[in-house]
Amino acid sequence: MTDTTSNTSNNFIAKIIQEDLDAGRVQSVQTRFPPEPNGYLHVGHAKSICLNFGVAEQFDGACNLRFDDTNPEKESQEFIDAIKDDITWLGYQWKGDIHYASDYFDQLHDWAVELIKADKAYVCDLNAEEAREYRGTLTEPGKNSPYRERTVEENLDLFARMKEGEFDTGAKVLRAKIDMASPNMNMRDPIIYRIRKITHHQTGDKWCIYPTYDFTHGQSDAIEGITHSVCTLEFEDHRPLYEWFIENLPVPAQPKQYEFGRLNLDYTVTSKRKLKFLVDEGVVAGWDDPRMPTISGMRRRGFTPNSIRTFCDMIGVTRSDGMVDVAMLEHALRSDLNQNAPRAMAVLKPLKVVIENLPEDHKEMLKAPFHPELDLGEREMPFTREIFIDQDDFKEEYSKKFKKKFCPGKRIRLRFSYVIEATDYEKDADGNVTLVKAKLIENTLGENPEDGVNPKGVVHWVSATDHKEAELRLYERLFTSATPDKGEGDFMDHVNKDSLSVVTALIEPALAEVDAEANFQFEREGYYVADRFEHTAEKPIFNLTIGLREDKSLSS
RNA sequence: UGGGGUGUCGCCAAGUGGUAAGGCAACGGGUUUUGAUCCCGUCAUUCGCAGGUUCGAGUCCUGCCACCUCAGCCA
Repeated sequence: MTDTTSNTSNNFIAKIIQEDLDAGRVQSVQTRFPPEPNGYLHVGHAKSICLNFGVAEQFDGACNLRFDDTNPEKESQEFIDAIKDDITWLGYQWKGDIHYASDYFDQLHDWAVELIKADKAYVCDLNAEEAREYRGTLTEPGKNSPYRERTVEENLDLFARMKEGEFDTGAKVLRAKIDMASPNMNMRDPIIYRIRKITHHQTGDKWCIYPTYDFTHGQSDAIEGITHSVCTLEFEDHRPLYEWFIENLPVPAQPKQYEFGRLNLDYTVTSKRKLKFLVDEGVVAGWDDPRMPTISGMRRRGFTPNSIRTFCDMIGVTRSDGMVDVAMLEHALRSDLNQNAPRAMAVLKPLKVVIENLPEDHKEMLKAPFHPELDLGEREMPFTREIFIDQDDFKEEYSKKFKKKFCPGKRIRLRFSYVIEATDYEKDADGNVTLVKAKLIENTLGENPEDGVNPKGVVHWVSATDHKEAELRLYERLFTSATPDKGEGDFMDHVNKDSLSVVTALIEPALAEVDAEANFQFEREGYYVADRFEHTAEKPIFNLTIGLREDKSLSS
């Protein structure tokens, strides 16, 4: 959570940039991250952010944040604010002010008029269905629109009237005049302006015609002096069109588009539509639910910016589309948390232990460091006659698999405390152990027993009379299938019904005082984070970020 | 029967004619007051397949196969 990644990636984009710099094709690097504000950013966007901002940093260039807001129907300010937060949290800073494609609507409109004047664009009256028929199919060429040969004057007049709001939504569109027989569907006279009588979150009611993505993106890149316009593979077919506009319009620069393979993570869906569905259906509590693969969800789950950036470094950037194992994300997370998160103790399934050779009112403050290697200071923990350990750490029967071996007559080390020996225990009617009686072995604070009978294990504990309670929200993966959106059936069929469980845990007093979003490792339990929004000292709430890696050769 | 892409270990990924990096996972072993961490070791005679060029090919050529992607007035 401290140091940022090295940022010396050598992926193919970085190589292209290096070559362009060496050959003098560009003087400095300018990239951009262009989200549409119609949803929250997810882990796939994180890959793009790390690439675009990372490569700019690497070559001493800059990266712009530009909202691709050409479709007011689905966009909103809420998403704009959330996206800004996410990028900042990840540790990146865009150059100067935020840009909006809508900043360029005037220029875009003028360029559309230029195109009409050059007889390279025309107003078409075909409705959506007719347009589809005229477009042809993947294997058959399209047919020219009957409106394709309108005169420049007529087109100019019609387009002006579209702009004035004279026609209904969908009644007319402006199309580029390219080639209805092109094997590339995007070149079959693509629509560049459509009528949408909707208030825009940035431009209000100034416009009732809006440019399409294709007519907006490349020109916006040119206006901003973007040198390397990096997008995902599905836009590859759009590159000829991107270039067509750059070549046929008097744009101020010649940006180039490059595509990389988007991130696919197993056990995860990364599609705004599906994520929105999970939110709308109430499967999760919101876009920032800790189970969501959104940046804000991951943040609330306890991911650190560094862990996400490290993950992006690990997976690389290529043009091949693959499925990344979530274990890689989990590794990056654990690795960062292991190095930086303070440790503390919490007992989830309490089992009382009475240390009978200690006086009733025994209370001793024991010091324990917050981290095994880092100097994060230390805290004091009250050690008393009655304590709680976890139910799983005591067994009636001695066995080879049970490595702790805290059983009747056996000893155990209480972490940062003394060694105790079980002398007796009690059970309830169902046969569950309800109490363990023990004796403390003298002089074992920081020392092994003088009689040479060393404990076989170490367990975490908390005072039975001096502790705090905390709500723990335990999360599991949201989907039971590695590929929830593949194969037959709906992705909703693979939702894990038990992805959230809430338990009350007993925590050491010092833990109640921590700030929201503080990451901790609860020793031998896992990594937890104080909930960003609901954690308070009065009612501590921690989210399970991820469990500790487990030795799978032992069962328990 | 169209166009555009991609195919190197279970997963990600280096490699750009000179004899297969690294990470994740997995599996052994060691250390340990967290069954964590850490450490050490094992893990592709082979690069989608088949031919060809070459002293030599994952890298060049030819053919084939598989998978992804494109027919929104979404981005």
